[in-house]
Amino acid sequence: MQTDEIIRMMSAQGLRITDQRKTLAKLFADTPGYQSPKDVYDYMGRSYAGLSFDTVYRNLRVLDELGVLEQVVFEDGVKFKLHCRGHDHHHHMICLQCGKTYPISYCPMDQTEVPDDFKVVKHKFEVFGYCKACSLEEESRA
Amino acid sequence: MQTDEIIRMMSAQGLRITDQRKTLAKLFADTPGYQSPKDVYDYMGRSYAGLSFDTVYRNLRVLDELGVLEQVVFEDGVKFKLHCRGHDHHHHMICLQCGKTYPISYCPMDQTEVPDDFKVVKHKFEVFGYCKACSLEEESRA
DNA sequence: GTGTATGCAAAACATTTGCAGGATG
DNA sequence: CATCCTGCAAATGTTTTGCATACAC
Repeated sequence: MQTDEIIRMMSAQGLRITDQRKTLAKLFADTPGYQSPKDVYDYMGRSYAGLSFDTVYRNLRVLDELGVLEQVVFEDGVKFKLHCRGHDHHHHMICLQCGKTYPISYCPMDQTEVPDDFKVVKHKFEVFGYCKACSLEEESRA
Repeated sequence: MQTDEIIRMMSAQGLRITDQRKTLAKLFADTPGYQSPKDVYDYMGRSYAGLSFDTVYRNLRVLDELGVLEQVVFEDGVKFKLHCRGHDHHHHMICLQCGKTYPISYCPMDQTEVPDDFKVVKHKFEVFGYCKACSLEEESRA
């Protein structure tokens, strides 16, 4: 997704387009993987000397609520990426090194036998590992 | 699993059996679902007036490292339960209300097509919802 | 007795909130 | 020019650490 497309979405939702939000849009347009609040803060901090952490948190939360971003909880904390829109329901393979994600179209819920008396609300299926680039890097380090 | 069986495991690993750890063992022997550190603190606090939070955290961490407990990260924080031992690889249905878990023997990795260049390390498959008891309760509240 | 576990206090983080000034539409 | 957004500071919540005392072995 393009930076200005994201900005248009924010604008359409009634948000004001500040320089900070433009930078935020560019970050998520340019990076395919999950970003921690700290990653975002570091990236934005390069453009804004006086950036504060609460601005980062506030915007991440707002954009998550508006459905522009999606939030996922990992072992090492909360992370964000662009919300996958316009696609069918799917899951992800996630690189433990670079955070990049790859779609898995297969959904295990079809095959899962759920007892009648259990009311399913949601499910989570995630595969973790190392993508090609990061595997090679690790090999060369070893 | 029985309380004294857990205590025996702790003892076998070289841990000293304090009253706090006995209580901890009883808690996890008696409760089938996931417990947050706060749940554990509240439960143990009933027996020990001067209980401190760091004792809870320390013991949960130690028992997780020894493989007695297992730690899972949920949206609303870290939780613990007895490690499923002696069983084959499996996944869980988890009740969002009471935290009780039910095993799912089916593993989606068999059906998942993973590209050759992605090195899989681990995976997570969890189904969330409401168990029979909690569903009924919710209905009667509505 | 020796060494580990505990409780206390304080530190280290992560995240949220109140408020005044500044920028956006 | 009204309102939303930001930055600062401080509050809040969670988890960790250092240290002296107490307890298990």
